[in-house]
This record gives sequence, C-alpha cells and structure tokens, in this order.
Amino acid sequence: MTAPRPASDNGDHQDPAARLAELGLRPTRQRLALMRLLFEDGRERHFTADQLHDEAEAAGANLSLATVYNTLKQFTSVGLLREVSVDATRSWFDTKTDEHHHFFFEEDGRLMDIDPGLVTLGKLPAAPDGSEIKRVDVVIRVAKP
Amino acid sequence: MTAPRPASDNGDHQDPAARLAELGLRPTRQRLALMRLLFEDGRERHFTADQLHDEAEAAGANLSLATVYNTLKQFTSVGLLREVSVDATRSWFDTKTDEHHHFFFEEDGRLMDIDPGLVTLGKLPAAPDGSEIKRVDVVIRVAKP
DNA sequence: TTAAATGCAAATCTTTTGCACTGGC
DNA sequence: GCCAGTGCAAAAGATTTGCATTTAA
Repeated sequence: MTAPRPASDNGDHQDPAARLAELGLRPTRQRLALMRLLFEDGRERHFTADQLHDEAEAAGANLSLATVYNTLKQFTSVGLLREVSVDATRSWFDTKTDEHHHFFFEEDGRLMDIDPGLVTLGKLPAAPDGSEIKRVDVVIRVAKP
Repeated sequence: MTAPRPASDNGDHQDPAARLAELGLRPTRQRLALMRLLFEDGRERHFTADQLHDEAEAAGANLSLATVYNTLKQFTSVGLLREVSVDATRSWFDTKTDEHHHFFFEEDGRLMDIDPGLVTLGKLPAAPDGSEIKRVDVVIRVAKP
C-alpha cells in the first residue's frame, strides 16, 4: 500500500513516532500506544487482537477493539507485523517478521517460534503458472502424546 | 473420538450408509446427503462450510448451515476429512486426508494440492518437552508477481 | 484552516451451543 | 417404543465497514 522502508534503515529501536512517520502512518495516540506495547521492552511475540486490546487497556490506553484490528492490519501491510495462519478461529500476529516457522500447541492454541536453524526445506515445487512464491510457512502441530 | 477404522478396510468407494455405520455415525438424511456430495463422483477437494451448504441446497438437500458445521467437525474427528489452516478468516476442509501440502493463492483464497513428490522437508526440530509432533503442514503462498 | 485520515458504533460474517424433537435401533 | 443422538434457532465470537470526528500539516 505504502512504500516499504529502505532496507538500509533498520528502525527497530528508534522512536515510535519517527518510525510510524517513516512508514507513512500518522503518529496518533492509539498507534503510539500499540507501538510501545509491541516493540518496547520484552513484548510477547505472538498475540491476537483481543489479547493486545486487553494489554492496552491494562496499560491505560483507551481504544476500541476495532481500532486494534484496523491498526494490526495496517501494521501488517507495512511490514511491522506478520500474520500467522494456524488457527482457523482467530488471527495470530507475530512481531518477528523475518522468515521463520512455528510450533502450534493444539491443546492450548499457543504458538512458539522454531529456531531457524532447526527447520530446513528440501525440495520445493515451482509456483503454478502466472504466480510466484510469496512465502513458505511450516507449522508443526504438537500435542501431548 | 470414535474408533478409527482398521487400516485394512479402505472404504473409499463403498456405500455411504455402511461407511457411516462403520465410523459409528448414524446414517441420517443430512449426513448421507453430505457424504454423497463429498465422496461421490469428482467432488471438489477443498471447500468451506458455507460452500458445501450452498452445494447441498443446490442439490435439493434441506439442511441448516449449523448442521453442515457440526457434520464437518464430526467427519473430521473420525478421519473422513482434514482441516487446512491457511486462511485466518474461515475454515477450509479437504477430502484428501493423507499427508500432503498446499499452495494457497493469496488473491482469490483458493487452495491447491501439491503433488507429494514435489515437497520434501529437510531437518525438523524435536518436539518440545512433553509433546509430540502430530502433523507438519507446509503452505506455499503464491500470488501474481 | 482543511481535507485526508482516523477511530469507533454498528453491522456482518463465521462458528458454537442448548435443548426440543426424532428416527435408528 | 424410547432415549441417545440429532439438527437447528439462537447466541456468541471474530472481523469489517460507514461515516462523524479528529488532527497533522
């Protein structure tokens, strides 16, 4: 939608307002609050819209769940977040956006990153005509034996 | 939930009523209608509850969408179907239940099987303590270049 | 100031549940 | 005939949309 930020400036630890501006998003109160929750200090890597909304309320931010959804969608489209499709009943988001894969715990619906060195793909098919591969997702579903 | 059918009797082409009985499900009118839609002649492999409900209506069966959902869940739990997590906004089901992987077309939300010979996994991590691997799903997301 | 952009109430869509009723045994 | 098992209306969740309001420039 908006221009991706140049590969050169890795903005991971800069001021949230500057980072938003750079991505073409206005630094509104709501977005700043979510930015801080997501990217300051050791935030959770995997979360749903609902969980983040709860955290935001607990932190004293005042915003509606709809705004959380809309903001997550925007953040995803500019590359700040990545959506993980693993659970058909709700959307999971991930603050780690580089190529990596997941364990999914079937019992409690929790996600866990897999150390990138521990999964490798062997052969991959060519993309069907007229399309190209955008991403390869591997989900390892685990549960108690 | 119910006893899996012995590996020996591959019931793929037997009478739907007998097959249901074997799986411990009563052969009700609704279930029989869905069995026929799903397993007779060249049915679609990938579908959502809503799509199947539309097909059932078109075929003259008279059942509610809730019944379609409940039935799909039962069919999945006895191993007649498999659920594919690929799209966070709705559940996809697949009549092909053996290990295989998928292309997902981001533009139109369509699924396509990948020929099993064309994807191989390299290294896999051990399951986290106290759990075991239930399934490994690979989804290759494709889109127009 | 001003209009593009935002944020949210309400609508929509998907899925699950509680329970009256049925039809397979 | 009878009751375990069903099927569905209604409820519950999840997500999106339309538009009045805000606010960054």
